[in-house]
Amino acid sequence: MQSIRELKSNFSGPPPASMAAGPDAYLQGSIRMTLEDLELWKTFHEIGTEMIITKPGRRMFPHCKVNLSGLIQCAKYILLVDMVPEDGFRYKWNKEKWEVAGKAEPQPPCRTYLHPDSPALGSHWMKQSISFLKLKLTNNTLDQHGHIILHSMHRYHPRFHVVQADDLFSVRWSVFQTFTFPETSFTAVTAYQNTKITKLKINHNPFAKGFRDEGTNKKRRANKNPACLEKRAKLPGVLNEDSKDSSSPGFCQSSYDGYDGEEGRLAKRKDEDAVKEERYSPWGAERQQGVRTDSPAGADTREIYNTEQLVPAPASYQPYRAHEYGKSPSPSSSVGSSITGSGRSSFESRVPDIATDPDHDSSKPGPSHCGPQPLPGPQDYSGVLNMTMAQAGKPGVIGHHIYSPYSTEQPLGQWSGPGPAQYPPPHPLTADYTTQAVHHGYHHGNVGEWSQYPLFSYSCW
DNA sequence: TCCTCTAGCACTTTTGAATCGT
DNA sequence: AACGATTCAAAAGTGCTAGAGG
Repeated sequence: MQSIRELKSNFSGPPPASMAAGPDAYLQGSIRMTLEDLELWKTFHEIGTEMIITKPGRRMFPHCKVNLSGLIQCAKYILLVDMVPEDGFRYKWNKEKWEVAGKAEPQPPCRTYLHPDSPALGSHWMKQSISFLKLKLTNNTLDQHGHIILHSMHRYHPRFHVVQADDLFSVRWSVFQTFTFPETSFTAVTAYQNTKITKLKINHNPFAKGFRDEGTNKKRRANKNPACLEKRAKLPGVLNEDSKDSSSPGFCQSSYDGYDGEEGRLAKRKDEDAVKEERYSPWGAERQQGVRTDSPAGADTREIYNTEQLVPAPASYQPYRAHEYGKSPSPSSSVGSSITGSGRSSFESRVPDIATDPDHDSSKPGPSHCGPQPLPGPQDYSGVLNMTMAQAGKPGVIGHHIYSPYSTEQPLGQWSGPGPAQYPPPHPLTADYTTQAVHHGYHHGNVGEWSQYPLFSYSCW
């Protein structure tokens, strides 16, 4: 695995200020990524998003859906998503709230989900929403399907990488930009802990319609075993708390009013957010108890995101902060400044695109990609990068492997990374890049943060 | 005993092949 | 023969539940 230090030399040192401001011919406006369904994400985030992980793999809900702008129309890009641990802790659900339950388990093999359209022209990415619907999460460390492997009862958030690269083989030498959205952080679970989350999922996920009260599944609900209900009644935070959901004290004072008419309340809640920012995270209760101060449980989620080092943390996954900020903007205020017309979360990067990389042949994105050249159909590299094993044998799927100088054996299709011990420790370079990222002094709003660094300083390769 | 995880269930949506009509 | 619309079954995606296992 190539160290960050090595990459640094290839990258000619810290990101020069000129990269941001230099009169490069390919200095494009800015890459902007916005999160769709922001309100929905926020609704979940207020309560404390949980994502089910299963052995065969489970989709996320809400699923990640973003919009991109500011790309070079005729240059090719690759979009990637990976999951980053929020901190170095394991959590447990106890009495209506999440509590730290110990140190995190060793990080499972790192995997990155490649958007199946990758690589595609900038125009392709910008003409429509980019959905990561088929991204799946698993807790099976031996997973052969290329799903993203997570630990249950640990917190993560997705990172979106935009890489300007003609193909997957050149990704390695490419510079990419990374975006994160605070609203998308979640706790991986094998079974829902918070009934409010369950209800939200049922209410919003079409596949769960059958569990809605007004749905057709009355028979099933009517047949619930009374004994079972009684048993579950003894458990805190389980189903039968429906009646007290909206009034349960000490639970982040959620604005969740129960799930009747939930959708209709979204707009209303949006306004309320502007006032009650402290309830924005269900981790607030823990903060009050002083359980922990440098985990999300103990710190304002906003702050975490505004100070977080986007370069992967060391094995312990302690948030590595190269830069300390003052109190980050309140969710409400920053929301207002970052929500686009459609109410999306967004973050705008103003770093020049990869074309400004001195080592990058800036002439390449030129005519060779532009002009009458038809937009290539989505090249299904999913068989290579993500759905590897599952699809490798299918017709029409490119079945080659990606070359890896670090492992001639391992099919890089899985983007599997080294064991946790191989994660690089905090490195000056990472700090450099973070500094670079934050030195632009953007108003990050409440949502996105980006960084730009040589690809796969992370563990995937 | 508690907590976490898993398998099977009933339900829904999605997908793709087959059929039909123009 | 080609194309589009419709139908239908299979596949896939949900949360629920009981029970296993550490």
